[in-house]
Amino acid sequence: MSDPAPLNTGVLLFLPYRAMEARVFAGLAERGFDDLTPAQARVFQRIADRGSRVTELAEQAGITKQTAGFLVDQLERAGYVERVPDPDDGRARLVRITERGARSVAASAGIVAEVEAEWTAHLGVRRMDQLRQILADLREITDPWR
Amino acid sequence: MSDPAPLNTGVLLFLPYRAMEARVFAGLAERGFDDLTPAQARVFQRIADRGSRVTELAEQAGITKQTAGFLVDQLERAGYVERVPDPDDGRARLVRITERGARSVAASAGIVAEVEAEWTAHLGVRRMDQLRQILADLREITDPWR
DNA sequence: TCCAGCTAGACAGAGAAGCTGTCTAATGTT
DNA sequence: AACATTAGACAGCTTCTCTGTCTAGCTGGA
Repeated sequence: MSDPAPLNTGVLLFLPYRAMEARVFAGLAERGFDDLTPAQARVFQRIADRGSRVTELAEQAGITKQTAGFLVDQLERAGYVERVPDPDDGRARLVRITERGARSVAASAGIVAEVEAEWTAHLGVRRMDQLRQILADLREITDPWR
Repeated sequence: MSDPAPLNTGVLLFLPYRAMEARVFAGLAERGFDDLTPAQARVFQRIADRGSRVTELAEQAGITKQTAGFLVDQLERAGYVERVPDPDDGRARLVRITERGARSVAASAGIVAEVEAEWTAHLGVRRMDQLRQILADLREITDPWR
């Protein structure tokens, strides 16, 4: 996290990540999803098809239950998710993606595909594949949640 | 930023970045630099040898001048940087790294090297080289500041 | 069966990090 | 000399995150 000349690998990873995130948010805003924040998206992204509990989302996103609850509140107010009682546990409630939420998921998938296509055009198919392969491999020793 | 099964390239980049950052901060804290926050580090990292202006730092870090000034205040209070008048411009002041700041830079460089060595051990020298090469190449279309 | 302990998640309060807007002093440009 | 621009400070606000505390509901052992 220090030297300027040969940029360290951490920074090198961060730059394209940031670029991707910025593109996705700009694209979502254009398509009418202009009320999503990055923090909300990080939680939203992890909601399972059958719905997820706030506690599960917190663990997977690496934040506290309180923070996750706060972000889910906002997502709920904006109409991206809804909370329903968990039939299996009276204490718990399931967070589920709404109609509007599903549309935003589809939109963001499209934007991601678009950016990835640009990267592939710049790098070439072979090197883009290598990149994904190597990153997937690196994940084994850098992803705390599997 | 959406599908769960084949993780998108953005998330794939983020995971090792986050791991690197966490390691550097943990390592710095162990070595007595426990009062640095990620946001401060992001600014600190960009200070040139001869000193930098707050406005320059803000641009390069992608934050506003106000936020940069706020973070430099904190770094100054913690003894990592000092502000001196800019001899070339009476309005400006140069932010420079102090003795303590320089020691933290050296420490973080060591930790980064250590993590990179682990990654190389996992991936192999050839693939680690490929990774850095591809990321450097990708930087051409994803780094807004050059 | 019932109580002890655990879990889900809400509420309160605080701090960090970012923003916009406004202001001043100094510099540059006609 | 007048005007526009720039550096950076101050004020006030929002967002995101934390710790701590609380209640309601679940669960397992005596």
